[in-house]
This record gives sequence, structure tokens and C-alpha cells, in this order.
Amino acid sequence: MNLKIATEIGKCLSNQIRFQILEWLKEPEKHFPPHETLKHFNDGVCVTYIQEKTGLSQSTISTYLTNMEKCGLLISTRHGKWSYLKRNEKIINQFTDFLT
Amino acid sequence: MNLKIATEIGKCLSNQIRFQILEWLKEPEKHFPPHETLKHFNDGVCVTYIQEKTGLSQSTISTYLTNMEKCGLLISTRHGKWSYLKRNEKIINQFTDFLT
DNA sequence: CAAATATATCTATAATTCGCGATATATAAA
DNA sequence: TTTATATATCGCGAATTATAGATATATTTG
Repeated sequence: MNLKIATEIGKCLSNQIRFQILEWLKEPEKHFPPHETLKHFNDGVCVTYIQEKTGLSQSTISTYLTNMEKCGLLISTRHGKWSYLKRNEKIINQFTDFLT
Repeated sequence: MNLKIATEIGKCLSNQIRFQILEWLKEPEKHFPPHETLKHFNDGVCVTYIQEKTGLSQSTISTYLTNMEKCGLLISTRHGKWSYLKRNEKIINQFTDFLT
């Protein structure tokens, strides 16, 4: 972890919706329905479910999630036409270690 | 810690200078000279020293530090005409706990 | 009390980010 | 191969933040 990446993460954490998404993804099965094709939550939650829960536009959420992935906060996995997002606990721990 | 405060902290962490100040204040004696009147670092470092080290204007740094104090990241203590700033480890830990 | 010093606040402009609709791309389904 | 669905990217006006100079306030010093 370095200052540049840490502030990129800080930018993601400067918005309530983005921070909320990270909180939801701590326990995806508690906040999202199981996906129609992929029943488990091993790779997290698909973009559409996150978008619907936030109520923001598809393009806005897509940009949010892309940025959160770019700085390492999220891990994205594609299955067919869906992208699934989950927390990247390793980077999150590196960030909190850097801060403390 | 709640979502609102956490994102206020996130805003402070979204800028390299502000994040850098927090890093410096982990070991103030390593990054700043001892103050002319207050030799120890028990209450941290005065605004002027931080301002000089960053190279930003006095008003900008004052605003930064005020905001960092408002969200709880820093503790401000006045001694005479100087304000000293130190990290608020308690809030920082609450923030990292909230995130992880 | 007047002058000097440290910090805070106000105001304004520049830069960045927000959030959306439109559009493009990727993949699956018909 | 055409159509439908999921996601990504582009371009734009609106909102927010960055940063500084000017000014105000607080405190010490002479």
C-alpha cells in the first residue's frame, strides 16, 4: 500500500452509496437475493442487483464499481453476461494497516 | 461509527496531502522539529510546522486541519497562540473496524 | 494600548466529481 | 444471424471540492 493507492481508496470511501455497497458485501446473502443462475455468493453479487438496491442509474453504478475495482477494493468475476463483485479483504486490510 | 461520519473521514482520506499529514503524525518527532516553547509532542504539532512542510497556503492547511478535526481524525489543543494537532487513534480504529 | 504572530474564516475562481442519458460492447438466447 | 440482456464507456451540465488571497480573530509581546 502506498499514498497514491490509499487516496484512490479514500475517494471511493468518500461517498455514502459506495461505502454502503462495501458494507452490504460483507454479508451479501443478507442483503441480496440469490442469483437466478449462480445460487451461491462465492464471487459476490451481480451489478444489476447492486444497481437496483441503490436506485441509482446503471451507468453511475457501473462507474462506481469499476473505480472500486481499479483501486483494489472489489474483485470482479465474469460469469457469462454477468459481472459479480465481492470485497477484496486483502487490500482492505492493507489499507487499514497503512492508516493505523 | 456510522455511514455519514465514515464518509466524512473518507473525504479527508481522498487527498494525498491530508493522508500524508496523518502519516507524519504517527511519528511527529521524526518529521517535525520540536516546538520553540513546547518541547514535547504530547499534543502533536502546530499548524505552522505542518503548513511549512506541505508548502500549501496557510488558509488551505487551516481548512484541511479544521475538517480533519471535525470528522474526528485529529485532536486539536490550543496552547497560547498555537494550535497543536495529533491523531485521534480512537476514531481511526473505529473507522477501520467499521470498514472491516 | 499598539504591534506582531498564529490561526480561522470569508469570498471567489479553478478544478474535480456527480450522476445521468445516450451509445457501445459483450454475451446469451431465439 | 437477429434479438435481448448485462455491463461498460462517452459526453455533458450540475454540484462539490480545491486552493488561495484578503480579512478577521485571538493571543502574546513590547
